[in-house]
Amino acid sequence: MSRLNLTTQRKTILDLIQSCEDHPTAAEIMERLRTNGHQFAYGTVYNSLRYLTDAGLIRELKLGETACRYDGRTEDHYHIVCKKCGRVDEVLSAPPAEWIREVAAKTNYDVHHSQVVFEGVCNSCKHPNA
Amino acid sequence: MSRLNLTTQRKTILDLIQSCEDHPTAAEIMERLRTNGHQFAYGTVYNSLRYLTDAGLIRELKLGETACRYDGRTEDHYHIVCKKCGRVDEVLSAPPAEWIREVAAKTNYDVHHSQVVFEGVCNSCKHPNA
DNA sequence: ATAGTATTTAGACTTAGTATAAATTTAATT
DNA sequence: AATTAAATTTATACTAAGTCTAAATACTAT
Repeated sequence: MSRLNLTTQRKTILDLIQSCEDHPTAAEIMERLRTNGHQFAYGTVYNSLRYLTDAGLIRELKLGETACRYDGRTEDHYHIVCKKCGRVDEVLSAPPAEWIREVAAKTNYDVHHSQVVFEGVCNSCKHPNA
Repeated sequence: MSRLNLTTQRKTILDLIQSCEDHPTAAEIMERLRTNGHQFAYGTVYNSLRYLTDAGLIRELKLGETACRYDGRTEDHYHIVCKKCGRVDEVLSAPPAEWIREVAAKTNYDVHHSQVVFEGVCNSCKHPNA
């Protein structure tokens, strides 16, 4: 991974993801590209998503669904998924460092990173009548 | 999900998973069944895994790999994956309740559950020469 | 014994993603 | 500006993991 090589396709895909309010899957990204008048090969989209992820320009989210989702926010954060409607929101509070230290001590691992996915019911689904 | 219906196949699969020290995938479970002289249909294994998971007798782990893994430990716990060798260990410390409360407050969700997967380097991989 | 429900089986199918080889684009060198 | 080399895109075949379906089998309750 030397210097950045943003081809037209990669740039277009990066722009699209950065402009998203949500966290689209690869399939959704392809659909939106088509809507915007772009038609890239299947493999190019996957290739670009990998490239952009490796370059640290986007994040790949594994939320326990069958497909990965992509996120234009690159700062460290987590996610919460609504069981009812499937909506995904950002969680900006990090797990307490004290807890991470405890886990490292107990498991004898060097802990580099943690993926956290909360599950629950979102505000709209809590008040379905409103 | 009324009362428990443990067929021969389901019981065999449950026993196998409970006897595992590790966290096998569906494919690994099929392989081990075959080794033990059982030959169940492909779909039966998946069906049973779902049934046992829904019944709360085993846990389905989504560790960010392409395949789910299964765990005979049903008490609440988390996992840590070694980046180098892929080994998966149990993490028995729960995330601090205070943090969960904070997340619920900030996101406006009712938080029911959290999946946490730590990534790091295990003890053996830290000392490769030993 | 018989009808009705649930489960297993075998195999087709789906989804998400990877691999490959040819064509194209880009960059570097002369 | 022409030529070579490297990287990328394209089209398409393929793989992995799991779901779906219809027929066969097993279990349950009269």
